[in-house]
Amino acid sequence: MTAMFSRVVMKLSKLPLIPCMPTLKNRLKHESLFLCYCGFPSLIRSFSQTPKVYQLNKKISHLIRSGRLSEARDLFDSMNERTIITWNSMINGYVQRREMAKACQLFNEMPKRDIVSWNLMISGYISCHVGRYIEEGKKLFDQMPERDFVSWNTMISGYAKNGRMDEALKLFNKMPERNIVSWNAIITGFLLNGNVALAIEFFKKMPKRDSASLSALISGLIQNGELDVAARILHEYGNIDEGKEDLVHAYNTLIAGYGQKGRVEEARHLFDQIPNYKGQTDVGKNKFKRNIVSWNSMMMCYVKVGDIVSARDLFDKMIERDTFSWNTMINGYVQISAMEEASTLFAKMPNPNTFSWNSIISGFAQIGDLKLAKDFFERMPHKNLISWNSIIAGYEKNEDYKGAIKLFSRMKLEGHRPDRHTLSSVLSVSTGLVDLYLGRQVHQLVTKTFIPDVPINNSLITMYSRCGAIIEARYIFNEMEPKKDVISWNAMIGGYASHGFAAEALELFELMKSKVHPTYISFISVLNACAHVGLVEEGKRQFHSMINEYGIMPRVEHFASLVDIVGRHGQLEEALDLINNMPFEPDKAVWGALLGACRVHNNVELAQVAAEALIKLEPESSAPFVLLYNMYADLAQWDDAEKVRVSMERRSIKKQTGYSWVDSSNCHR
DNA sequence: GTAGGGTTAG
Repeated sequence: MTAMFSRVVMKLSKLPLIPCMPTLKNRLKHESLFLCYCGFPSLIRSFSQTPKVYQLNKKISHLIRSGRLSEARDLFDSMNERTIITWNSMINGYVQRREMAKACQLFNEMPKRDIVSWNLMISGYISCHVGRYIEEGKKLFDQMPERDFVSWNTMISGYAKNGRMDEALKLFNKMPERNIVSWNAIITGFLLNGNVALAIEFFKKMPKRDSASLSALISGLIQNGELDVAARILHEYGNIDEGKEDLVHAYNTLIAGYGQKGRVEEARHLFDQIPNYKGQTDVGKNKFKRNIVSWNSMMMCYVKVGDIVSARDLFDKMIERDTFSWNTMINGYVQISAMEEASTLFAKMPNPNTFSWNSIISGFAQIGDLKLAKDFFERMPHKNLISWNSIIAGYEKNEDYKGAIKLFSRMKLEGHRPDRHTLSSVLSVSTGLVDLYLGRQVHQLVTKTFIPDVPINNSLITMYSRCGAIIEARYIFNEMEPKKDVISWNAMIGGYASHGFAAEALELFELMKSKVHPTYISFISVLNACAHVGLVEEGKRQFHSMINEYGIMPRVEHFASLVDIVGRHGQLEEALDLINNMPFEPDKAVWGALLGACRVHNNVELAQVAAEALIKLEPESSAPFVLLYNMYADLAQWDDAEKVRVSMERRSIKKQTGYSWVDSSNCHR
């Protein structure tokens, strides 16, 4: 009874003051209002306010809604007549901004409070999402003279969202009467805490459900990875034929859920089940119809699987589009790199927001057009952290390390705090520059800013080992226990291999095989390690084990290593055999390995073959000429040496200092 | 659209 009555009051309180009652309908309204006044003195006060106060209250709430809190406070202070709603609105303003001290001050100052005042304060404390504040909320809840559904439900959802389901359930069981919102709060709580089974049990047990119950369950199930369960629930409880309930939320959620998993056909099936009404704006009371979110979600599904044609088809068919629709479409083009279409759409789009600008920037960065990326970056009106991260990552990926560093300093100067994405890029910059000093600084910044996750730790390992600080790399690797992925192992083994610690690389590789499945990259490092210390048989064994035991097809890098291994051991004919029989066109690493081996074993004939192949692949490189020249000089074949020098001069190639094939061929990643 | 609770795409 109380529940029904309070619902009536809620409805009526939305009605404006009625100056006269010419119609029967209005008279009924008035009489019901009168009834309510009798039971709820606070409502009499609310409704007996003068039109002036009503207007000013409205103004305050409007100011708060548009984020102009201080203006609202000025207006509040200037009012000489205030109602409870005036106070409550102002308190609400502070509660929204989580300024609980100010809210609390007003709450204490106000001459009379009603249930809403208390509820506002409770919800403020709850939303702070800090453990001790929830207790402040509970204190108020216990103190308040009377409670309604909102009081109970606020408190329940507060506990549920803080993972304290025991307390939430205690209140749920204690409350005199429960409504749909109480049940929804409990179900959401279970889902937040990963208790799928109880969430479903409560959902089935609740006496009455609404579309929010279904939406909450569906989205929670998807967040718990239970996509198929969610689909079954929707099938069972989402009665399309009724058409009264606003099912489109639940449908949209599931469409997006399928999209995340790339199950685009199932998403489309759902999308097609939602009535479209082909552009009719007024389809009566039927709320179950496609809305802009349905279209956007379906588009996202197509974008996700790279089906840009279908996405565009939907985009073109949409009767109205919002910023989200445009961004999804632009992002779709960005993801398949086709940038012309993306920038055309961007130019056509009515109100590009920061998200749109960021998409365009990272798109141009992706295709290596740093100039355009930077252009857009400088022109955009509001740069956020993602904008900075996109442009810095773009510079890093395109190996403009100095540019990346410059942007990073500027970003800090302009008052943006780097996050893990920023620092990951700057870490890669340190690796690219082989700048241990910078790398250490970034490492410190990482430690200060957040707890490093697996990808960041992997970048740290790579940075330290690439900079030669192998002990520090190993330290990070050990600290990661037990959270390592295959990249961590590859980074560490690669670090050992490239610095000649073959024994350590092989030992770690044996350990790796007992924990995770190696990848082709692991084998590049292992072969590399074998090459370094001349482990010929071990190298061959690993090469065959990769193919036969791990089913990994050898790539040109593996062949380059193998050529290096056998060639250095003096088996130059076998090395040449390998090159002639490998299933790829040999690249510069392969010929470089052979040339290096020829130099070691003074095989000038074969060296000539390798050098010629290299010159064909890289006509502007001086390395093969220099190596060949040195070989002839060593053998005192001065005529041949002179020929090489002349030929090099004819091609106007200058000797690059500090460059040698023997070194570079050992530096595979 | 004068104040408070549960749900929806990035």
